[in-house]
Amino acid sequence: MIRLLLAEDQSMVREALAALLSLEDDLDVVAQAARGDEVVAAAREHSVDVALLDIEMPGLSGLDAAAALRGACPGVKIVILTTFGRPGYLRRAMEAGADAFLVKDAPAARLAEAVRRVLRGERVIDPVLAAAALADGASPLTEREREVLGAAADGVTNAEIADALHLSQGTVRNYLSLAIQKTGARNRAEAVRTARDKGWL
Amino acid sequence: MIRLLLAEDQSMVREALAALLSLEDDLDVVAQAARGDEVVAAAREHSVDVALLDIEMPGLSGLDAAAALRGACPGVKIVILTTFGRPGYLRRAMEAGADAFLVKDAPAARLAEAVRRVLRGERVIDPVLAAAALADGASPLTEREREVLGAAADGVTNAEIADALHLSQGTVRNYLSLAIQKTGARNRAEAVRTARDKGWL
DNA sequence: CCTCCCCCATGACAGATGTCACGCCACAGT
DNA sequence: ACTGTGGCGTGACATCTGTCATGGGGGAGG
Repeated sequence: MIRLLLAEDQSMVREALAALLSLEDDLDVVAQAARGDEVVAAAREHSVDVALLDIEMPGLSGLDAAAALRGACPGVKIVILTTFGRPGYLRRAMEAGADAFLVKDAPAARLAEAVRRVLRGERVIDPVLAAAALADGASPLTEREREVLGAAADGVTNAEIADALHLSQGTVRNYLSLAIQKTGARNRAEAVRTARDKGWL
Repeated sequence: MIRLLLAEDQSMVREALAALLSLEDDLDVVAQAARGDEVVAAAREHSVDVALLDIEMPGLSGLDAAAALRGACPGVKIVILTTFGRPGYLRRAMEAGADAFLVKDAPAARLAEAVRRVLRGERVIDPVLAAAALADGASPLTEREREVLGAAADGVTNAEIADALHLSQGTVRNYLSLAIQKTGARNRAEAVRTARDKGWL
């Protein structure tokens, strides 16, 4: 039996996926987690073979959880499962040591298939997404620009960002200006959106 | 046997929920839809008893699909199933004639339970959400304000909004200013966010 | 009829935002 | 030692945004 850990914050989806996977004879969901920061402990306690991780989770994102798990339990295979097929997510998932990357739009049969394939040592990635990730390339933003742009979400004002990051307002404006140029956007809101899409945030 | 229609755009989630529901002896998922505009036809063709509708779907939102279904097949019970427990969603769901409103955060057992209860003529609503929806009340925005605020999402500039809606820039500014006041926000981005949260958009 | 309210518009003004030029410091590479 | 790059800051400037006052037109309701 293949022992699975399932991490996903929405209980209904998590339990539904567990029901789906349990229909397979060779799969057994032995642990569930509703938060990213529960993943490593759960994986250790139940000695799982494969971890299925959602990205959008409270506590710790699935990507960060993947990196932590890769460090703590190198033998565990990691499958990232996400709503959003953003190229940047894929890239960061690979950097975090994931073995497979699936979007929830894909047919359910892919899930069990992916679990079996990663256990055979294969990597499972949507070729279209892989191409997009390579085309976008790495983030052109410096660490500070990324930080400032991230803090600029949802109508936060320059003064608030400056205060939160202990910078001067002018510096915040400069970083935002650079980020806007590098993303090819016309203002902060657009810059935030495209940076998020490309996974630069 | 209770005949179910399941509408949800993410295949993996949809099929997983179908697997979950099939574990119940008295439930039978006889139809699935990946788009909101497929709902009415599917419900008619398979003569379903209960329709489970996700809100975020391409083609037609689950809320609009609910209204259409209520008109076309008045006997079919409607359960709204959504990721976001926004008070405005709940209010609009009730206006569209929904019998139950569930968030995906709730435990999976609630789903089958809700199906059985709506068939007994009951309404199933989270009391906390219901209170929040009543507290928020109806939208204070006029039709034009709603339109302009909706067009202001994601870094679109005043000039572009004016152009798209065939208004002058000053008028757009005025409407946005009113919308910002009414939402209690401090700028357009925040106004868009809170209006969305309250379901005023 | 008169009064609201909504629609649309203009003009003026303060403040926020985006851009640019320029400076300082630290650190890494050549 | 010199140069490049990134972090941090200032000042100046043009533009965009948000607010307010004010106006005309139309429809709904007292």
